[in-house]
Order: sequence, then C-alpha cells, then structure tokens
Amino acid sequence: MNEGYLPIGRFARLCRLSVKQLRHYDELGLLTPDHVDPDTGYRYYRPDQARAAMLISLLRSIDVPLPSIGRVLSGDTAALGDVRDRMEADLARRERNFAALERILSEGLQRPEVTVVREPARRVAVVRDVATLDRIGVVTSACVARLLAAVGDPRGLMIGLFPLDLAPELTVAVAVETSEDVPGTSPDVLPGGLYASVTHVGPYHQIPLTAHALLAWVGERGHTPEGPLREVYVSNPATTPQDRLVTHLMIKLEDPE
Amino acid sequence: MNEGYLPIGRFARLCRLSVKQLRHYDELGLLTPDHVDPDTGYRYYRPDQARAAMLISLLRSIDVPLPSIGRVLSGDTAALGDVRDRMEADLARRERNFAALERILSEGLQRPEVTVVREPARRVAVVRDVATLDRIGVVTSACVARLLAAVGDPRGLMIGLFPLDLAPELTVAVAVETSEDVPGTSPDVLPGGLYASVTHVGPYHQIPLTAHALLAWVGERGHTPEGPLREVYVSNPATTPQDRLVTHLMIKLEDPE
DNA sequence: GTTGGACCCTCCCACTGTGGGAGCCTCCAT
DNA sequence: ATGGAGGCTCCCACAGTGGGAGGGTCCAAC
Repeated sequence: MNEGYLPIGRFARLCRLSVKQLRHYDELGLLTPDHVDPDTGYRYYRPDQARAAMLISLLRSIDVPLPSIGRVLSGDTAALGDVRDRMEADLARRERNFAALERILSEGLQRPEVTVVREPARRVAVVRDVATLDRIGVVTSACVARLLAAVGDPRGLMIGLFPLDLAPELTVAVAVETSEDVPGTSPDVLPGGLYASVTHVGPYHQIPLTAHALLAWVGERGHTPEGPLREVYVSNPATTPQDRLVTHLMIKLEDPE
Repeated sequence: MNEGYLPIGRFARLCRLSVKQLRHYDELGLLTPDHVDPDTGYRYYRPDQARAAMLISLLRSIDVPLPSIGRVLSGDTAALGDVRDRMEADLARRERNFAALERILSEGLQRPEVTVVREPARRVAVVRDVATLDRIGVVTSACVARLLAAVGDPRGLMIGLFPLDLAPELTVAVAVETSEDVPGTSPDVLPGGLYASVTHVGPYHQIPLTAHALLAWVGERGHTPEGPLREVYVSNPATTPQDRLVTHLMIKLEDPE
C-alpha cells in the first residue's frame, strides 16, 4: 500500500527544495506531509503535494516572506497584494539608497562648508503633522501644501523643522514667516541666536547626507545642538530640477555663556 | 580633567545612534570609545569621535553593511565601490522579483496547458559553461553567442539545457541541431522520447514562473523528471519585445515500462 | 539473518543588525 | 546617605537557511 508516498529526500528533489526547507515549512504549518509515522517521525508526502511545494518554492524565489506564502496557501488573495506594496516601497527606498551611495562615491565624503550665522527671531505660521521615519518626505510635502493653501502669498521661504531624536514617531513642522496670525495654522516664534548652517544642493531625500555632515561638525566641536533641525527651502521644487535644489540646513547652537 | 569626555548615553544622543548600537560598534571594533574605565567598564567618548559615529550612522542609513563600513573607516577606498556593485545587482534582482510578482497578480497563478509530446532524438552541437544561480542569464546569453559564432547558420532553434538540481554551481548548455560536427562545439545527442511541454510567453527571466508550473504538473502526476530542463527559444530576442518572447519548456518523462 | 550505507530524526549553532529585558553596579545631585 | 538615572554584561528574539552532532531507520545485498 502507500505506494505513492515519497520520503522527504525524494520529495525534496522532486520539488527542488532542500530537506531543511521542507522540515521548516512543516514546522510552520505551510506544507504538512500527508503522513507522519508516529513511531519514527518519518515524513511522507503525496506526489500531488508537489504543486503546493512548487508554489512555495516559486514565491520564495521572488522573496515573498513565508508568512505571506502561508496566507496565500490558505486562500487569502489579498496577501500577495500586500507583499507587492511592501516590495514596491522597499524597492523605492533601495533605489534612493543606491543613488545616495553613487553620490558619495562620485563626490567623495562630504565636508561641506559649515558657517556660523546669527539669526533673528522670526514670527511664523506653522503647520505640523506626525510622521514615521520612512514617510517624512510625503508628510512634509503635505504640510507644505497645507501651509501654502492657508497663507496664500508667503513673505519668506518655507522652513521645515525636524526633531533631532529619531523616535519611531516624529513631529515634523513647516513654517513660514508672517506678520499676523493665519487661520488654519499655529502661530509660533522661531528663536534667534547663533546657528550652524550648511547648504545642501540636490534632491530632498539626500538631505541626510549633508545634515549628517552638519551634525558631525557640531558634535566634533563639542557643541550641543539645541532644538530641531531647520531646513530652509531656497529653490522652488516645481521649477528646479532635483539635482539643483538648494536647501539651507541650520541647527541652533547653545548660547555662549 | 577629562572634561570633554561623554558617557555613552550623551554621545548616543549627540550622534543619533542608540546606546545598543554604540556598544555593538565597539564590540566590532568599528568605533572604540577613547577611554574605557578599567574598573567599571564605562565607555567614554571624545566629542571629535562624533564624525566617525555620524559616518557610520550615515552609511548604515543607506544600508551599507557594518563590515564594509569597517573597511571604509580603515581607509579602504574600494570598499564602497564593492558595496555599490552588490547593491546594484541586488536592486536588479529585486526589480525582476517585483515584475514577476506583478505578473502573478495580474494573471493569477499559472496553470498553463501542459502537453505530452514525443520528441525525436536530435544530433546537436553544444556549448557549455558553469554559472551560479544569479548569473544564469548572462552566462546563457554568452553561450548562445559563442554557439552562433561557431555554427554560423543554424538549421534549427536554439535550445537551452539546465540541470534540475539547483546546486550553487550549475552547468548550463546551449545546443542547436546540426548534421555534422562543428569546431568550437561539442557534439551530442539529445535523447528522444516523451516530454512534458509548456509554452512560456514573456521575458526570459520570468521563465521560472512557467517552469515551476511545468514541474508541478510533472510532480503532481508522480512522474520523475529525467535529465535537464530544455528551453526552446522560438522567438528572436533581437527583434521581439520582451513581453512577447515565446519559449517552449520541456522536461523528459521517464519511459513508460 | 545480518550488515552497511543511505536516509531520516531532533536539537543546537551560525549568519545580520537591532531591540528588549533581567540583574546588577555606578554616578551624581540632593 | 540616598534615590534615580544611567551604565554594565549576558541572554533572547526576529527571518530563513545551512551546517553539524548524535542517534535511529530503511532496504538491498550478502
């Protein structure tokens, strides 16, 4: 009897999976052998389990995580769509990383000119939102749009404010100088004083490259940076190619005593 | 004395790294605190170590592996180039995976029509090479080119032969029917008999999608596939858009007894 | 029937980089 | 002196796979 049963090694060769993998999938409940000998623990597979095994193998070959494969096997049709979305986001992040690395390789490691400037206090209208680390770009853009819609014709440049401690949730703010309160925004005053400042030229998502250099400059000199990182968007992103976007990065230094 | 020294927590905040990370980098020798109290084990950093810490933080933020960062810190200027190359290859692989997933999502899981055909034995000229799993595409193309150069005007279609067991090193072969020996190639005979066959339409790198379906069909029926997977390149890749490339995938079934 | 070799079992460790937590010690300001 | 913040080491977890130890099982050849 049981003639069609395959022990794990034969089944593994048939499906082009390793024995280790099959045991692991069994343990996870992804693909349970049709029969397990209660005495010896030997796993026996039916040949028609090959299709499921091959599906696992196929999805693994394109990096679908095992838990998602499990959901697919249980008929969750939305699982692959979720994987797709995650992969797309991951791919975009990796492309940005790759571009950043290319920039580092072509320009060398940044030692941009850091200057110390004295800033006046500025009365501003502010729009805030909470973002996660990987959604800063989107959320900031949204804040800029909201602020522009509220203020209409800004007197000064857009200023982004980003907390220095990289908590999983961080509050980003976008401010613009204003002489009176603007509905739909919060009034605030950006403190004046001494700031370390550096100019970033390039896409917004590469700001960290220059910001790190600024923070390194500050830390190296034993200053303790105070308050959020300030980004002053000098270029108009609608009319400037990404490679030429100019942004001033500023960080407040503690007052000399 | 030692006034500039920072304990690990303060230094971590300054560099926007976690204490855990700093201890880990110390352990790996990436960033050793300037002074470690021999009694208490307390780590103390100098402010000017912030630059190195920030460099680590910057490179980590673009997914440079820690060992590569270590090489960068020791002045190995080629390290980043190596990382770049690996990242590029990884990115390309992920893009292919993503495209394959998109295809699965748009077309549903493959259940292509598998047919059983009787093939005659064919006398062929063969060119072989050894490839790793991720270089199959390149190596196969190279074999095709070498074979074309040797044969000149082939009588039949190009045929790729790929072993079924996915060892880390696998020998790929490209064959074409011929009536006499061709210098620069090995003569061989492709065995005739019963083959399970399926037609793949789409880019070559998505062949695994269809091949898995073929192997699933074979395994499901309890057949034991014999010999290599045969790919018959029906379309001319130079003149056909990738989405329309037609390839026959065939696998020899054991002789019925 | 026995023997040997291929095959199978479970359990542990490794990789990467980070976080969480336990249990304990140290620093510093009140 | 005391309490709380902050430091220390050591262990575990994550995802998925491979390697290996130590031991049991299957089957064909003798």
